[in-house]
Amino acid sequence: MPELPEVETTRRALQPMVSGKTIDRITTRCPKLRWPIPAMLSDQLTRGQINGIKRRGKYLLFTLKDRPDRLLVHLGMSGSLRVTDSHADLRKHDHVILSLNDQRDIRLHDPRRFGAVLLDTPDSPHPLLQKLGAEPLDDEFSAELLKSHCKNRRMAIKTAIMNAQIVVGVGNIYACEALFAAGIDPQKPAGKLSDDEYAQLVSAIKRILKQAIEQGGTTLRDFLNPSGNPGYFKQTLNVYDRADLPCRTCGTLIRKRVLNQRSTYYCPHCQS
DNA sequence: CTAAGGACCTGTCGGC
DNA sequence: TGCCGACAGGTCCTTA
Repeated sequence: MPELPEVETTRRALQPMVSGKTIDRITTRCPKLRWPIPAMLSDQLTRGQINGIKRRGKYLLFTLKDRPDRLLVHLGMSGSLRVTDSHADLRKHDHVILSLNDQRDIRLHDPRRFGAVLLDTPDSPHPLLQKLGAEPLDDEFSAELLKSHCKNRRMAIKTAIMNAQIVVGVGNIYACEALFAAGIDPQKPAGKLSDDEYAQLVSAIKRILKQAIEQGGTTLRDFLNPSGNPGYFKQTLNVYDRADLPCRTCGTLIRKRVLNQRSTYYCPHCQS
């Protein structure tokens, strides 16, 4: 479900509701999501006061006051976080519950269980965070950086921008949209873009992610932020999920093809 | 080293 | 109505 804009939307909605609250209890209702949920989790974090929520790529990092331990949450493909009254009925697939001291819960709902709940401590910094590439909205993510990673690579450019070791947070929707905005064929070998194309692509990624965040992310089927509201970026999508519909720029029918087992949408005329 | 494919899961939708 | 296959917003790991 969530790419960077949806994760950031979640973070922004959640943070003011939970900052300063104390975690009374953590209940794990299923033993593993993508990975086993650490047994230490509850012992390590209970009684901790939430300081804030940071984001790195698509990971949410809950930080605590006066403690270095951090709770990592990844929403995978179908995960979402919601704040509810602690007496509210549990839904199917509410897998992890953080009970706060204000009679409210943060509940992780994740039908497909591709998400993750992990611990990051000074003693054992989580390896998944160590290998991540540039934050797309930071200045560090530049045309030069993208070009250097793509040098001599024959993989499709779409695959490159979805590679979290190069740049984090760009998933299938925004990869398609950014390539359309930059006028680049998703299948073009990553190493064969011109300098101008790297620049166009990098600025398109930044622009589109920012715009999507402003609109609360993309609700395709079921994404809701922690307050239960959908995102409005769907109406801004130019190619994603628009197979056989006319390109908004030139009227050519949008095509869909599978690239690396992911549906890829593009305009054969605008992205030559 | 790079690139491609499988794996992990459940839910939903379209076609027959 | 029911069954079956295809597909879904992610990404690590194995294999070639």
